[in-house]
Amino acid sequence: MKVKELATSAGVNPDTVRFYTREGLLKPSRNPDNNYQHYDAEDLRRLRFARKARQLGFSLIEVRQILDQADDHHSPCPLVRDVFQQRLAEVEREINELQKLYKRMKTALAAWQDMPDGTPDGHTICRLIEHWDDNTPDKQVEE
Amino acid sequence: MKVKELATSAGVNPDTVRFYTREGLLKPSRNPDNNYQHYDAEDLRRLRFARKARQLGFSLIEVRQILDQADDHHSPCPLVRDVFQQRLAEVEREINELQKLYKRMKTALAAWQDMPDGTPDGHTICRLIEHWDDNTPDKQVEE
DNA sequence: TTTGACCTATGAGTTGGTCATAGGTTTTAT
DNA sequence: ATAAAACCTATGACCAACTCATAGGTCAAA
Repeated sequence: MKVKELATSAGVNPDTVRFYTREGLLKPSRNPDNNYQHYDAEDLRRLRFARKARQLGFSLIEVRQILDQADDHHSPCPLVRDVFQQRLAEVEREINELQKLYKRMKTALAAWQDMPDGTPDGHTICRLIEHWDDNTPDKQVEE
Repeated sequence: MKVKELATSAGVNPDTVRFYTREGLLKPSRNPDNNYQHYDAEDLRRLRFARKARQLGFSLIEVRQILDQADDHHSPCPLVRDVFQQRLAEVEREINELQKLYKRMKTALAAWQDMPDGTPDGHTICRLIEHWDDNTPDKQVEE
């Protein structure tokens, strides 16, 4: 298979295939005649694996580690389980962060309902933002 | 004020102050003696404004637009309200995405409970991932 | 006077691709 | 046979919002 064939088989951009190849996730051989990359069924399996792993939250570096372990005939599953736990916790944190942001935004929006649009006067840029209380003090004064 | 003073007053990294200055959000004057940047109370106000806006989800580009409008003696508040609505919707989408990911991950984890850690056999890298059903087909076969 | 803390400008690194460039090859159509 | 379309190559820039590293200049205190 050439780049585009592999890409369409996995539903990705051909540039992604080239990128993954550069990054060492795919290991095609070369056609010496024209210097084209030649991908086989194994590469397709690796690419599909990589895409699924990405959807599950694995980073490219982690995916490469997993693939490398498998190449060394070690079961990557313990690594997969381990990284996965961490990623799950991280996703939980991200959701919490975003929900906090969402609440901050909603609160701000409600407070803005009855606020007029002031004109900048040299002291204030936009009260909507400046008079919004963020609960994240710049600094503790003591201790 | 010099860079570090301004930075500590606003609770940010001095490099962030330099970065915001390069990006045109802050407009310090120069000390001709030593070529140092000189920030005043207005810059502190702008910097605090920028940080609050960032916390509310505004991008740096949007913050700069808002500041520029204020510099032109136009009220930036309508722009603020407008961008804010879009950002709110975007944050909602992001939360939904992450929650979908979270559910996918939880489902996968549950399914993995009773699965053994296989060794790569040339057909399979790690069943944990490969046998996970993601509901996002590569391609529709028809239509 | 020397040390340390500060300042300058610039460029690289982060993440996961995507897009642009400039050129070589292969396939398809005329 | 030839020309255009479609593909391939490698490389580097670009996205966001910083942070950090480098190399060198300035300034305050001991």
